[in-house]
Amino acid sequence: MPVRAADKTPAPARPRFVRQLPEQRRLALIAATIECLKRYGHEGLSIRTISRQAGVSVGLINHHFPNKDELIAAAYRHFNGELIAGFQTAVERAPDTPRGRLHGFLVAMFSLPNLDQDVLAVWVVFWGMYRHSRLIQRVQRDTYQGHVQLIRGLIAAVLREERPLARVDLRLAAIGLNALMDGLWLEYCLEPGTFKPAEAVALCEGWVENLGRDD
Amino acid sequence: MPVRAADKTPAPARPRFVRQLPEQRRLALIAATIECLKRYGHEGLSIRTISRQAGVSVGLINHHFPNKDELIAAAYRHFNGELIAGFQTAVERAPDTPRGRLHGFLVAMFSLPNLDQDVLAVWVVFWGMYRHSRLIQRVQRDTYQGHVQLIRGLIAAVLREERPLARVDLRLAAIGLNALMDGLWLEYCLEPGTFKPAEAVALCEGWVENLGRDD
DNA sequence: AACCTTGTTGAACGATCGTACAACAAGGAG
DNA sequence: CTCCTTGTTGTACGATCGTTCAACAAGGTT
Repeated sequence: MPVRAADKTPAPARPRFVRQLPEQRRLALIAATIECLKRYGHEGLSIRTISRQAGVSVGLINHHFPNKDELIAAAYRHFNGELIAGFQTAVERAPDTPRGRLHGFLVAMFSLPNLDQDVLAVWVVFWGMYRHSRLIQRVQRDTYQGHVQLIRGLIAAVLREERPLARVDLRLAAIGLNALMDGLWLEYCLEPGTFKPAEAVALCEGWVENLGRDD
Repeated sequence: MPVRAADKTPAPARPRFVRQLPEQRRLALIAATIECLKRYGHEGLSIRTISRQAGVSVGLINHHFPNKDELIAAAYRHFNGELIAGFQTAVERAPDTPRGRLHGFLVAMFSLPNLDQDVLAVWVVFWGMYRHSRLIQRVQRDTYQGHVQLIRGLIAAVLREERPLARVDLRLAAIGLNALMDGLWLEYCLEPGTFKPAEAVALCEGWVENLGRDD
């Protein structure tokens, strides 16, 4: 607009930064941390890389988090929360039968956004910290039970309805299914060419299928 | 000995270092690298930490390896080789039946020295490098096939002998057993309290047991 | 319009990183 | 014993790391 262009008043020099509520900024920093982990793995975990990703100065991180480890732990907690929430909505949207819910869960497990090399990169970094970081251990302990209970519930529902006669060690069944899923997921992320996601779902369902059989 | 103590000749001043053949020194540096990975994880992967572990100066590493990445890749190759060799001797020492060999393999998988948090720490670091390091990718490609073929051979022998009638997708069976093993191994290393190694072996054998059944 | 709170910036610090390189010395050859 | 090869040392360098902190300024309050 010519009028604006001819205006003598200097451009309002839009603010060099925008203040945000601490909660919003914390979330943005957490999101930037996870994004850096996905892109660069362990090497992306530097204050400077994260702050650049968030479009923010280096000093701001230590204003919202006491130190780097606390930021990472917060990112881990957020990451776990999003994951479990995604699985739960997948289960809720599935057909309301035991098999339907299990199938919905497995499909969510073996499709985007979960079945992704980027997601593996994030997990790998957190696994590497597990032994030496008390913060990470704490988050793991807070989160892991929910995951196991979800799987155990799905299996229990299938067994209760379809194989009331067979004696099944529910604990071992859940451990086994969990391991089979994690192993397939890990192998696919490391080498996506060896099998298809649908085959992974079928393998897991076959496992549950064979649970009640006598050996 | 007083004679020695009274001797006027200065102590022979034992050598400040001992020269070694390049091959020996390379092996020692590789061993030190793996030891550092086991103890300190990703943070142990510094030239100074490794050289201290090997009882050697910082400069020596770059005399035997062009750079740090090549040392790590060499360590990865060595680590993989030792692992597969251990499994193979376990299989050879087992009773000479298909089931016996599979059992021997599984027991080796779920016992020391393989079933160890330290070993997981090593794997985690290598997995984290897989995406961004061509050297690691190359070692992985060179090594992985041998592992898969070993497992496939064990399953095929069991099936050939005991279930010649059933139609089994050998490829999917090997993928599934591999995933189940890796998942159980991973879970045990992360949280050793949830089940016993013998239960893991039993779960894997149960998987093979159910392979030939009609669904 | 002046003021105040506080989210935000960016330079600075000491530590540690991987690598390079000149000097050293162990140990066999002559 | 002297010489020579080369495995070995340790300092030095530039880069990057996490953290600190004084100064700045955005944006609501008075």
